[in-house]
Amino acid sequence: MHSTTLAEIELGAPRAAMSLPHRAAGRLATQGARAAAEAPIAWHAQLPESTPNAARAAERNDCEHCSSRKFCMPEGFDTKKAGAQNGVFGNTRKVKQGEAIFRAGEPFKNLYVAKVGSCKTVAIDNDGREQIIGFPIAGEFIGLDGIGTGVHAFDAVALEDGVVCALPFNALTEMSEHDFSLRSHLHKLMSRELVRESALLMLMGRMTALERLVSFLLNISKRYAQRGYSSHDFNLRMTRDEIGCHLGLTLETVSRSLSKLSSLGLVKCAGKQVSIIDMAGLEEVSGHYIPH
Amino acid sequence: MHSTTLAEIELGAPRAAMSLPHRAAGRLATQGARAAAEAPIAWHAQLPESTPNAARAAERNDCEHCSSRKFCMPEGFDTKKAGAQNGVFGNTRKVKQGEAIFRAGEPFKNLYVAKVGSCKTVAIDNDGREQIIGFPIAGEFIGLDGIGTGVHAFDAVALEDGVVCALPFNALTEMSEHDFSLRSHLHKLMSRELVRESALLMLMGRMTALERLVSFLLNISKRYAQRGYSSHDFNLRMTRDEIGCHLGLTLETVSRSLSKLSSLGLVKCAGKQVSIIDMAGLEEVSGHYIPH
DNA sequence: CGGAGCATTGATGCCGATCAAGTCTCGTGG
DNA sequence: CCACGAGACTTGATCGGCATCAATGCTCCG
Repeated sequence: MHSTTLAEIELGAPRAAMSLPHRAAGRLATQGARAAAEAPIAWHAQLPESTPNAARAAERNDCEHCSSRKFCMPEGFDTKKAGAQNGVFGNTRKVKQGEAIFRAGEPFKNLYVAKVGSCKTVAIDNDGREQIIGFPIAGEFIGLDGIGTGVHAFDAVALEDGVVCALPFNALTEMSEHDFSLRSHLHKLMSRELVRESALLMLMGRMTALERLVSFLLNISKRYAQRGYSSHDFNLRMTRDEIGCHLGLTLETVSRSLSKLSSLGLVKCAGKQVSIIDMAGLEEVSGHYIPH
Repeated sequence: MHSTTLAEIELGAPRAAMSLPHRAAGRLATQGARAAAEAPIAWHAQLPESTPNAARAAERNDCEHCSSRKFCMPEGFDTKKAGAQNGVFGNTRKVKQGEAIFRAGEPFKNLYVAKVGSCKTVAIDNDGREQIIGFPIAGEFIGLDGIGTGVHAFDAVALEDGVVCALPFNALTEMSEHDFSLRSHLHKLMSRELVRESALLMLMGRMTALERLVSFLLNISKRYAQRGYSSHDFNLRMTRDEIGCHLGLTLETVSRSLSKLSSLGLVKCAGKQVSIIDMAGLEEVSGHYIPH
């Protein structure tokens, strides 16, 4: 038995016992994976193919009112016109907390853009060790890892109930043939992701635990600000364990570092709720995690 | 007697020692940067636009005989025809050891493909800390980091005298308009680079010093093998310091780890010359650094 | 109200950084 | 050709930051 994923939905049917490579996780992900495995909803009911037109229309979201619009496609891009005939745009899907959008090893079909909510992308090595590559939030792309090989290299798992928008990649490439801005947009997306990861490499290779955590918080803060949310008060959607798994630390160290930042008067922090008290002070601590 | 290097193989014969700019590398970072900062050559002076035709012809290399050909462009791509009018292909440039191909902050114009030799790509944070992102060798792309912002995010510095091929990116994008395979090729390149970096993240976040070094060696070995060189005997072109800077370790730890691998009988190692004795044994040690 | 997952905090130990000394290599100039 | 010196490398000794082990508290939800 395995969890239903969006990719399967996309394909129309869950493959029979797709040989799940051993995922003898360390501490982390087994939990999340399990939760997802037990996600109750039969997604197939919502497949475009199997959904009555009315319902489909309801699902299909109008790009013009999408809060991710300005992050998703190039400025001035007319999704209505461009996607009119082939239905490239507006294919939204709900995801529940813990559910996979796709899993490593699955064939790559779509890019996804987070519309509502957030998720984590997770690389898993042969020994079952996990590394969280990123925590995409609204407007950010998910699934670029699959383009190179045609198979996803990461898992993408929702951190909370949310909505993603599926963009069939082939259609997108095709569409980009006559649209310079779209071609360029795709290149830029990927390149920026490359630079983001390199900043993470810097963080992992050369920073202390405290610096890493501060960089992480500043990065979140900045991305929230870009989306019109408070840059000072926010809610971490991920656990300490997941933060650690992202930053190359243990959950205990993450917790201790947060406590330390509190005691330094730089942040206030109650569970997942974080308030930045002294932004400048934080920036002083960190070597700067160059963000999106 | 030393082992044949990639550069020599490519050129058919060891060149007479060209005056080597000294590459002072103390604790790597600033030193290397400074040395290179004073590198005399202005690369942009050698762009096709500003180069006399005769010199250009001499510089221009025939793609058909380029050993990087199969890595560089999609299979079956006709560079002669495609690039005939606009001179996109064959713009080779020599680089000396320690010289920068480009530097962070410079405007992004070209992608580069290493033809002969190898280099390092280096990210530098606000505090001057360095992180080596990769060691591209023949056939690998350099400069993808600049696409997103139009400005290079990394330094790229030659590890040895060599040759790179400059591909004007705008021309490439333009050319990709009517060439699906080229468009797809570019996407795949970047995506694969993304996955490569994520494997590095895994390495940095979750592996011990020994595992990191083994992963590194296996990665090199594999890439050499892909190029038809020995996967068992090779010459590291970078210093221990640079290896450490890539793997998030100190040079001492790199040295000790190498010694340990020697004493375990897995490799033999004299200075930069490395021989893998027990490939399977190495693979057992590592959590696998998923490579190119 | 109970339980499961999440978080905090403390005690201890180890890996790798840091400091230090000495060797080797190789390019340069006497 | 040899001597010199700077950079590269190795190896040892010590230290410290973070992982690990462990116990307890908190929070949310059924």
